Amino acid sequence: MALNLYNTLSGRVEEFQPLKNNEVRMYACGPTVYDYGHIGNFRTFVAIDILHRHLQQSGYQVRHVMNITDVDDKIIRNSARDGVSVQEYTAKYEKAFLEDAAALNIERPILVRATEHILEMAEFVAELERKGFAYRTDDGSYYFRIANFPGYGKLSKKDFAGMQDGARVDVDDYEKDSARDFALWKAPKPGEAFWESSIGPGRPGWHIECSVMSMAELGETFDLHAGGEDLIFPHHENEIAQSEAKTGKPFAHFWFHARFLLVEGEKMSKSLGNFYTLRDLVLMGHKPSSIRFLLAAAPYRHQLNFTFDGLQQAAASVTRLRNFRLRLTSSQFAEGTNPDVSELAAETLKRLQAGLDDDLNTAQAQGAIFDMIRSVNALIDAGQVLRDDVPALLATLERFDRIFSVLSDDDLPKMRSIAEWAKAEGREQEISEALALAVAANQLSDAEVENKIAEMGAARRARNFAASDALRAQLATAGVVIENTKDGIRWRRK
RNA sequence: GGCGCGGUACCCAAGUGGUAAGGGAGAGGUCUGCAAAACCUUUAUACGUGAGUUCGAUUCUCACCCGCGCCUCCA
Repeated sequence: MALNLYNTLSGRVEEFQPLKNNEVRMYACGPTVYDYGHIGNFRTFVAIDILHRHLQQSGYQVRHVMNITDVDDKIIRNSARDGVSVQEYTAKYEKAFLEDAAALNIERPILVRATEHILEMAEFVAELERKGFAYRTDDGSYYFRIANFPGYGKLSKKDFAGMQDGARVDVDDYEKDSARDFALWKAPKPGEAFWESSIGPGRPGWHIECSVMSMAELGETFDLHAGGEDLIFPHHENEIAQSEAKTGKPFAHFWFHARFLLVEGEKMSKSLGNFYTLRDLVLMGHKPSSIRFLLAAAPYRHQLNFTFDGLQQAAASVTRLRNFRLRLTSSQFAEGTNPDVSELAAETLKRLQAGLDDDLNTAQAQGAIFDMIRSVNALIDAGQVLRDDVPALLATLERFDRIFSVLSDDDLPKMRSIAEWAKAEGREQEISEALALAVAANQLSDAEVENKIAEMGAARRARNFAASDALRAQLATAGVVIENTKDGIRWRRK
């Protein structure tokens, strides 16, 4: 069964078919690196990551390109304010973004940077001018003439045909012929950073970078273009206009847009005080895996309401998944196989795939795996899961995790490195008690934990429960949870 | 105003023209030295409101109410 995916361009769910047999070429609009990434940004990037992973798991060769916007008005303004170069300014936030993305287990796409393609952008603009889609204004800026591109509005479903421009509107302090015309190239104002190019000094408009870099990496027509829903208009609409005006060919076939998230029921904004970067959340003591699960488990077209209660629930769900795997890998099973179990695993796999194929319905996929977990737990209790059944169950769990990526317990090193970053930035006072505790927990090595557990086992055999409980309490403060099972003592980090 | 999305239990969240997945939380129980984990039972006369189509609607249609997004550089 093939992937059915909502296409913003057609406004419908369509069967996804790559242009070139087994190869998927996709382009995602990445971050503008002028500040730390917030939880809303990462909702989008996690959604794109899930799309990427699902395509890979479905057998496609995925070429996934993402841009880093390292030049724009805000960057130029902020770097001037801080008295550093554009490069120096953006390098810091690009690094932070990549670290954050890695903390959320977002698979690294091929990265392209706007500043590395400036001359090609100028060439692109020149070509548009030759073809009559662009014009130069007196100050040396270039604009795209929307009136000459009949398809304008097809992505955002806006009808510009009947729209009359009123008086000339001068939004950007640049002159243009129509209020709707958008900047392709901006001439520098005094004191601003600029690049020399074949069309004169200046810097690229926002939209042009994506047209140039996507075509450079993926060709004039490619499969899929992704981003946050706010990019539908004007950004993606303008990309289509530029690109198709230049090539005369369709640009991207599928347009994928992730819905914005709400925070505590309201749009996230600094003024509402509900604005959180990923780092803010980790400083509060939340695990990257909880955050990823919360962001991943709600389907991408659903307006996810991000709450701290929800984050706690997500953490509990992840714990349940991890506990289940721990149970499979640490319990003793009798010899043999139970055909019912392999059938259950196969059925679950099918449901997983079907859910994801249905426009990336991650909630369905989640339901499938938890159904399996509950059934298998009951079967284990009844002694009906046998040794040779375990691999198929683990494989199913792994298959789920190749999309969700929350099973590996690698939260602590990530949290520790964010704690260290906070110290280096002089933000030590923002490290919550929860984070401090979690980071401290990592200070006991596995071997040390094992030693204490051995001591505990001895105490228990001697029925010295006071000593045993004391050890358990000691381990608990170090973030280690002890579970006594029929098959011996099992432990995990909290 | 234009375009679009959504309103499902305490919270999060699937889903179907024939009477509601899953997770969390709560309650009771089993197991355990005690815990933890796990399991079992339990928690929506009903899916925003009203009307229509239908043998039958939460699922289709219409209206209304509410929430949200985009409408020039915010993912």
